[in-house]
Amino acid sequence: MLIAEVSEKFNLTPDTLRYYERIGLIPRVNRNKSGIRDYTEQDCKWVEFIKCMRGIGLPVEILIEYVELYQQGDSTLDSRKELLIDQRKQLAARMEEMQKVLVRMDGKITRYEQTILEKEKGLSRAK
Amino acid sequence: MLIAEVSEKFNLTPDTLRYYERIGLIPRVNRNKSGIRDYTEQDCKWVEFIKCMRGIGLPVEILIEYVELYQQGDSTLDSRKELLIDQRKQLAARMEEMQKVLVRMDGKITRYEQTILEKEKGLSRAK
DNA sequence: GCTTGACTTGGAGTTAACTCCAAGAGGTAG
DNA sequence: CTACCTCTTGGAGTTAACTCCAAGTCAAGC
Repeated sequence: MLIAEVSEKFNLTPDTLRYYERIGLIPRVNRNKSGIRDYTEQDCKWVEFIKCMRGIGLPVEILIEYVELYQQGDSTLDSRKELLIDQRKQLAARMEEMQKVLVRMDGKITRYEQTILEKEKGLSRAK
Repeated sequence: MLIAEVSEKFNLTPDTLRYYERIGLIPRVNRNKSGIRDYTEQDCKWVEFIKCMRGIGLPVEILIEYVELYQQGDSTLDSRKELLIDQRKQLAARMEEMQKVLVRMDGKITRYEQTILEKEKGLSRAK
């Protein structure tokens, strides 16, 4: 699969795909005889995984670490598991924070609605 | 309240507090006769609100807009409500996305645990 | 009256994560 | 064979959100 297709498929620019590879956010992609990237099924899975994790704000630095561990093989299974557990925990914490803010916003919105209603009432009475 | 105390209270550096004020992320804080910031209770509430909203990643740009609307008075009640509703919606969407990733991570972690267990079994049998 | 320390301002520097660009090469259409 | 298109690389530029800095002011202590 050529870079343009992968770009299309995952809605990431070719520049971003090359950048991800450059910094080790995805393993190196093989080139054909004329030096052009040819993404395997595996490569695409990595791209999808990384896009998904970046999408929720997981930092590039952590993901690079994960890819590095992966490339070192089975000896890093434990570290990779720990890394995931740690990130899962942080994710859950962020979600809790967001949940609180969501509730707070709901309260604020309700209060705005009331204030606006009262304004209108005041106006119609004054008519 | 002096900037140092506000900084302490909300765990934001004085530089960040000044920056927030400069860009209009919080309304202008009054200065005493010698030009030094003196935060009122109201100012502190703004700081807390902004810190909370920034904490979950609400962009500075949007918050500036909110503050601007606020400063224009009651005529912007509707716009402020709409802004909040819009941000609330986006927040909920982000949380859904995160929820999916959380589940995905859990699956990955479980699979790592299984793989590791199997490795161990294999080893002990080989002993 | 001079030093010290916390504050002021405007402006420059930093970091993360892209995003763009210039120079060059390979394959294909005319 | 030449033009054109898409790819390559290394490196420079951009954006958001701070974070740091230099030069100056002012009140308090000695």
